[in-house]
Amino acid sequence: MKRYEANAIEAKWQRIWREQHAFEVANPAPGNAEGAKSYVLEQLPYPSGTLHMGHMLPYTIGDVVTRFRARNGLHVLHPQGFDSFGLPAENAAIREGGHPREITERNIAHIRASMRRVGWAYDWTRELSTHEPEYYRWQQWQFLKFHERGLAYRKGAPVKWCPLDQTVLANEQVHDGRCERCGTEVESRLMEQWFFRITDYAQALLDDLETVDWPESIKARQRNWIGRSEGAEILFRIDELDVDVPVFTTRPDTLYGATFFVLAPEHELVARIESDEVRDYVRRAAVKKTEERAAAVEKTGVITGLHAVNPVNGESLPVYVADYVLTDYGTGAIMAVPAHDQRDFDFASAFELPVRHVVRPPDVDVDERAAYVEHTEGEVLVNSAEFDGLPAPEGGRRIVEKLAADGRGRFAINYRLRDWGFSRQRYWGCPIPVVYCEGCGIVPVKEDDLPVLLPDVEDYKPKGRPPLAQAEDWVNVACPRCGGPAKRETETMDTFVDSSWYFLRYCDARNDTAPFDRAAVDYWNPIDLYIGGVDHATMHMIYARFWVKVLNDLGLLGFREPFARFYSNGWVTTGKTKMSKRAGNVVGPDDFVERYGADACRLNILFLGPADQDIEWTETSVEGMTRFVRRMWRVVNEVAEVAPTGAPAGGPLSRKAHWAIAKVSDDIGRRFAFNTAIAAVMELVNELSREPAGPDSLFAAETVVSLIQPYAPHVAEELWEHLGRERLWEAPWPVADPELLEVDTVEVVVQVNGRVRERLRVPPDTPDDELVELARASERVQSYLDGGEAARTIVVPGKLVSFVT
RNA sequence: GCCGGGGUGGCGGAACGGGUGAGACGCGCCUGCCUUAAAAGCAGGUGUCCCUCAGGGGACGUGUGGGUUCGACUCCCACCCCCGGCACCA
Repeated sequence: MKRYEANAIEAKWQRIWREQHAFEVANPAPGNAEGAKSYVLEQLPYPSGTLHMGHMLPYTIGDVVTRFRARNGLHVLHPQGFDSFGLPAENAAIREGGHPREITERNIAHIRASMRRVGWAYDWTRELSTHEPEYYRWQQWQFLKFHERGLAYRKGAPVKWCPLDQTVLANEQVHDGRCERCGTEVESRLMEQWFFRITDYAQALLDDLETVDWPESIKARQRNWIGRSEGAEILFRIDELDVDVPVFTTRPDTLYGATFFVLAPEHELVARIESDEVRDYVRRAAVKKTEERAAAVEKTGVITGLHAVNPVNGESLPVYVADYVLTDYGTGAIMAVPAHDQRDFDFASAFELPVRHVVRPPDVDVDERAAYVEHTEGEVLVNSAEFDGLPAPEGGRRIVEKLAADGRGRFAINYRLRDWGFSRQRYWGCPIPVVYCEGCGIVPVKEDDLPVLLPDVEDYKPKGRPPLAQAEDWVNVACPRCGGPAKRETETMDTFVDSSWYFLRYCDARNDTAPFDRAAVDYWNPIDLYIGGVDHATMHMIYARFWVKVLNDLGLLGFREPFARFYSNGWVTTGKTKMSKRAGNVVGPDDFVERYGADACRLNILFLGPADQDIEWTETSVEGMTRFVRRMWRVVNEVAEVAPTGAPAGGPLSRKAHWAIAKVSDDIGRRFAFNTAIAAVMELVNELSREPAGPDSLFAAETVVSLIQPYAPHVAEELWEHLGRERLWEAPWPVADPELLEVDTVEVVVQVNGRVRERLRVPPDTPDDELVELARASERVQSYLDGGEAARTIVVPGKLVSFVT
């Protein structure tokens, strides 16, 4: 028997697949988009130095599904590429010298080689990297379309600024007041920024979640993130400034309980207030870190001397400036109802402001000195003039209706989602194709002049202005509109823009006249199975959904959602921490593949546990997997030598094989239970090893090899050859024979009063009454029935007979 | 606080619309075979406790406490613990 040599076998088959273009797939000819397709995709990897085990999981899942679906006759698109712009390469260039491009391309070459070594079945002809001008040219083109529509705009806004990375961050990139990337505390700065108008799509992003097949947890995260709340917008008059100030509230029913009014320190009106105390307070609030502002126990604020008029009763409320009111949620101003809002109550306590209860629960005495913030069935309005006695929800509605009649209020919906700030003051990203002209203002670059190539610069270190500002020859251009002197935009795009459409480009990756051909994109999309981690649930996966909706509105493609089904893989952990380069706990596959072979590693990562839960990395388990692969190798080879050929006899081993076919097909095809499918094949191998020379052994061996192929494609291909067959990667997936799935005898359990007292071996189709008779005939059952009769008898055909006395 | 996920052997995990005896499969561990020895491999064992005429038999066991049911890891109620998301969001 030949020795099992993983490395040689794997190199051989990888070479063959490559020569045979085994996993390359063509787009359908125009008008001939027949045949079922499947688009399987894993989230675009960032090309850091090397792959690690955390990458093994999603890619191997994708690969198993790809190979399984291909053998089931589907036309499967499974591409791969690189999210190759971004800060890590730029920071490495600053740290170690060299150009971010060289660093990135070196990393890509390494990772691509690792990926090929693991044997993942990608169509490499469609590979893309987002830093290539062939790619970002079309991103710039799409930006121009967004800009034309007013969906990309520039505005001054307070932004999150990371002082270490010297760049603006998106809200999503700030966690607990710290930069998601480097952990530095984030500052607030007022800056001109580019934004995408994603808030226009807030409702659609929420509604269309109903149409996709994702885990509930991921949908819940997006719903949290979008944060829709229903309420009202109400205008308060401030006579001293001669303005009407809108506030958003979810509690219009408490309007009569408003006893003061608060503006956020950054509110535009605050600058108009002539008061040293106010100016001083605003200055101090501005330097507070986001974190300490949120963590502040004591409410702070300052009185302004202004008064806001409550539109419902004409009361004059004192106006405060306080930093517990956020500038970028709602309108940045609130009506304060201390009786029914804990925060307002805390502020009122600190400033000794009156508390007036206007909602009262039924049959309970409330402490009027405390806040009542709960909701109780049957609560009614009090102290609310003509609305007294109304149930609170109805009272709220009626109050808004009354205000609406006077033009002082309206029903309103507010979202937590903010517009997507996407400009970055860094070098290694996609240039934003606009120029600033002294005469014309912001002027988009002409389509024909794309791409705006990223120029080389001397120094990547940002020094208050973006690195691109150094490239003076590049910066200074003629205005595309008037020809006068103009300067290019020196900021670059957030890399989440790059990953918002890469899956579309794969469908037509070499197109040099458009981002993609609509027919190709419409054929392959939406993605049938998108695989990735939860950490992209709110950023990438919301942005990409937004992007697709816009492209749909622009008529560039024919669908509204990119990811029809999402499989969220767990994290690979060591101890309790997620394996990542940043955590410094990575174990690379290169090493393990070298030592144990790609097949054992692929099997191992999927056998460790359910792939949608976190998986603790252990080194011993991969040894167990090697043992299984060798055992399979030995058993199948033995069968190839000693088993008789010819049709299988339909004995127990055949039945077991058909059971395994059904189990594995269901586990991969429907349940995505990759670990139990492996267990089923192991069971079959165990049974086969007891009977290598039987009449059903050859069939069982073929089944083993065929079923394990999606997981361990190299050794499967080699063993397939030993069994005298060829080209397993394109062989039809086996189908279980329903007749052989039927067992010839089943064990039927007899219970007396819920306890198992006897077991019967009977044919599966034994009629109920016969079962009962057999059961009753048993001596053991008789002894438990104690001669008496059962009061009730329950029969589950093929399963059990239950007597209740 | 709101939302989502989860608690099963020494360990990772099975049991997928309530229907047998929970614990498949693997890791680890134990015993035996092979070997000068080791590794590898092979065969067997392995939830806990108790009884045993040695054939086996019994009780208890899926976070806790109740409930529904002939029957519950699975359904219902209450609670405890762990992980994650959102959060001065009006």
